[in-house]
Formats: sequence, structure tokens, C-alpha cells
Amino acid sequence: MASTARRPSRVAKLPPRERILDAAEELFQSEGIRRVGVQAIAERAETTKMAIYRHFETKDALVTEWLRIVAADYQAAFDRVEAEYPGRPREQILGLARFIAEGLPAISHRGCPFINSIAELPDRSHPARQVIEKHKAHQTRRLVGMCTEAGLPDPEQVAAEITFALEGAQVSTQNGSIDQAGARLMRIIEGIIDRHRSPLDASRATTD
Amino acid sequence: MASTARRPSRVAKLPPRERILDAAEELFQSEGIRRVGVQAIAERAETTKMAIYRHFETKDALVTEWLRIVAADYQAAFDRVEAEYPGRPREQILGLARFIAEGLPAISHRGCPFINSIAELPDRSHPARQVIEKHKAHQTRRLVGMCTEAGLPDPEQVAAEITFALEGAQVSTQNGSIDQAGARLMRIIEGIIDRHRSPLDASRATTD
DNA sequence: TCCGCACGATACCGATGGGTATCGTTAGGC
DNA sequence: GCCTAACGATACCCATCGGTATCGTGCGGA
Repeated sequence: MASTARRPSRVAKLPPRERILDAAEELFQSEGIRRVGVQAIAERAETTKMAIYRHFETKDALVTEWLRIVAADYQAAFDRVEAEYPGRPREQILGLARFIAEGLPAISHRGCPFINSIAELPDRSHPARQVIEKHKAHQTRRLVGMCTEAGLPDPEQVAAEITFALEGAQVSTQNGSIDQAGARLMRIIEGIIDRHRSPLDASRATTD
Repeated sequence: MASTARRPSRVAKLPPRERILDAAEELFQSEGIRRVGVQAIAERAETTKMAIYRHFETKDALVTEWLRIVAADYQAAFDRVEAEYPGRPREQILGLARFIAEGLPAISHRGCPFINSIAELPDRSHPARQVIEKHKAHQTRRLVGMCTEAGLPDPEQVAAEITFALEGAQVSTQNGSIDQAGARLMRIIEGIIDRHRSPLDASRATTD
């Protein structure tokens, strides 16, 4: 529950549960869910398998909790961007895109945790899948809200376009050139917004 | 090795190698690579594990061969669309997008084989990963070529935008509404092309 | 001081999975 | 009509992995 600071630094000895979640985050992100055994997580967390099973019922529960935290981080980005640009939905959307774009190098060769996890969890009834679906629905709702507030016609279409672009960027970055991906993504988002904003006045510049 | 005239005794089933590849395709696509054991593939192919290892050195080799086939299918779509609309790159791109859009329902709850496989194969030196990377590079090259031929300024940017949209659509469809995804994707692609086609002349119709 | 309890370490269990060895059988080519 | 080779089936080897049981240990609170 304690969604405290998610810092990859496990230098200082945090309580076991935090260390376990940190280790799981690093390993799941870099290696994938199924490739990482509980034993490996325990070693990285400088604890033992037993300690993990004292805090989490099963490995699946640990996976689910990890994705819950990642989802909370994303939603925090939404909150931050809304607080930073109150009443300016266009800047909010661009801020969100920037958040993703700036995160691209970090995940470069290993993509979005949600996308990867879905690939590894084909069972839709898996609790982790439900976390992902709920998060995606939440994200879509907020994005549509921003587009509506921006006065864009057909906000659902715009939100869908933005979502496609954001997720496509994260996927494509896994095996392409990372250097330009962020800049390209920003231009795409700007283009989407401006195209919908003024369909009869497309002469406005799309470059930043 | 090259004797394709094997005569099955009882049923008119395909030669073992074909059956194995068919079974692998179905299972890998629906369940994922790591979740599917060689034994399961053998049962689905109505053969045995040994037969599989007679035709493929390892499971990884089978995975690689499967992805090679999928890549060939995609490239066939490129060929088809180029043959169908010779000298009309805009229609070629839209035809390609339609190919993806129409394929969305089929992969609905289980996404693109490449994206999923990358998630399951974090090792970039894996031969299957190299197949994927080569395919993506090839696809990008052809897409950039189409954009160049269409006289679009900054064809790399357009190709990147299209790629993001196509892959994003396939990812987002996994856990969202499939019904509108195809139509939304087509509108996105049209919007991308037309926005770049004539930034100073946006009065032309965007619908086909 | 002593009790409780979370923690650490190790050994273990059952299941699964990749890969191999070996058997008999069958089909096709000369 | 034989000889080679691919095929089918079974049993097996070994590693890994999720999960459990059982030890011991240190530490804080009443």
C-alpha cells in the first residue's frame, strides 16, 4: 500500500518488503516476468525466498503488486502534469508526451512494463492483467477528459491517436534508433493535436 | 532434405515439418513462446518431440523459423500493395494500413508476434531477435521509400509516425475495444500523410 | 528478563521443460 | 527384394522453478 518513494537505490537497507519490490522491479523490467525466478529476486534483494513468500502469497501476487506500483507512477505523472498546467489541457497532453519521450532512453532495449507483461500473461483473468486493464481504462479516461477540455472535436479519436502514438513509440524504441524517437514522438503528438484543433487552419507551424 | 514428396500413410496430412510449423504458429501466437513446451507442439502437430528435434536443432531454432515465416508474410503484404497501386505511394501506404487494420480483430486479445516475442526474448543476441530487427529495418526502409516517392518532406519522420501508429494500434487492441480500432487507425494514417503532404495546402480532402 | 516475532538459511518436494537415447516400424529407391 | 532413412513411441536425464517445512537467530517491548 505504501506507495512511497520509488527509488532504484537499495544502497541503504530498506525493510525487506521494499527491497523485494525494488529487486523485482529491476529484474522483471530487464529480464521479463517468466525468466526471473523467485530465487533470483531474493538474491538481488539480499534476502531469501522464504522472506518473499512471507510478504507475498505467490509470485503472481508479487508481479501484480509490481504492476500496481508502475501504474501508480504513471498516474502520478498525470497528476503532476495537471498540477503544472492547470486549465491548459494542450500543455498537459504535451507534458505527458514529454514524460514518455524522456523515459524512452531508460527503457530503450526493454519496453513498457505493461506491454511486455501482457505478452507474458496471455490469461486475461490473471490479476496482473486486470491491474493493467484498469490502468489503461483510467489513462484513456483522463486523456479523453483532457481532449474534451481542450475543446477538440471527437476527443475519443484524438485520445486514441495519442495512445497509439505513445505506445507505438515505446514499442518501436525497443529495436530501433533511440536517439530521435523522443523528438519524433513529440512532433507526432503536436501534429495530432493541432490537426484536430483547427482542421481548417492547418497553416500553423507544427515544429516546436 | 529437399524431398517434398513424402507420402503420408493414413490421412492426407502435410509433411511433419509443415505440421510442426503450423502447430508452433498457433501455440506461440495464442500462448506465448515460453509458455508452450515442445511436447505441446508435438501433440498439436500429431507427432512426437523427437520428430521436432529431427527437423529443428533446438526450440529456439523453431521459434526463429516461425518468426521468419511471419516476417515473410508481412513482406508479402508490402509486395501485394506495391503491385496493386503502382506509382501511387499514398495508396500503397493506406493499403498497408488497411492490411494491419483488418488484421486487428484476428489478433485482438493477443498482439503482434514480433512485439510479444521481443518481450519474451530480452537477449538481443538471440537469433530470433535478429530476425525481428532485420525485418523491422526492412519495413522501415520500404516505408521511407514510399514516403520519399510520395514527395513528402522529411520522409523519415513520416515513416516513424506511421510505424508508431501501426504498432501502437496492435498493442492497444490487446486490451481495449477492438470494434473501432481499425477505423481509428485508418484515420490516423490519413491524417499523418495529409498533414505532411501539404502543410501549406490543407484544403484537399483527406478521405479516400 | 523473557517472550514473541519477523527474519535468515538450508534442505526439500513435485512439476515441468529442453533435449537425448533407443527401440521397432514403415516407406521409397535401386 | 533388399537397404537406407525417416518416422512414431517411450523412457529417460538433468536443470530449473514455484512453493513448503524446519531449523536457528536477533531484536524490541512488557
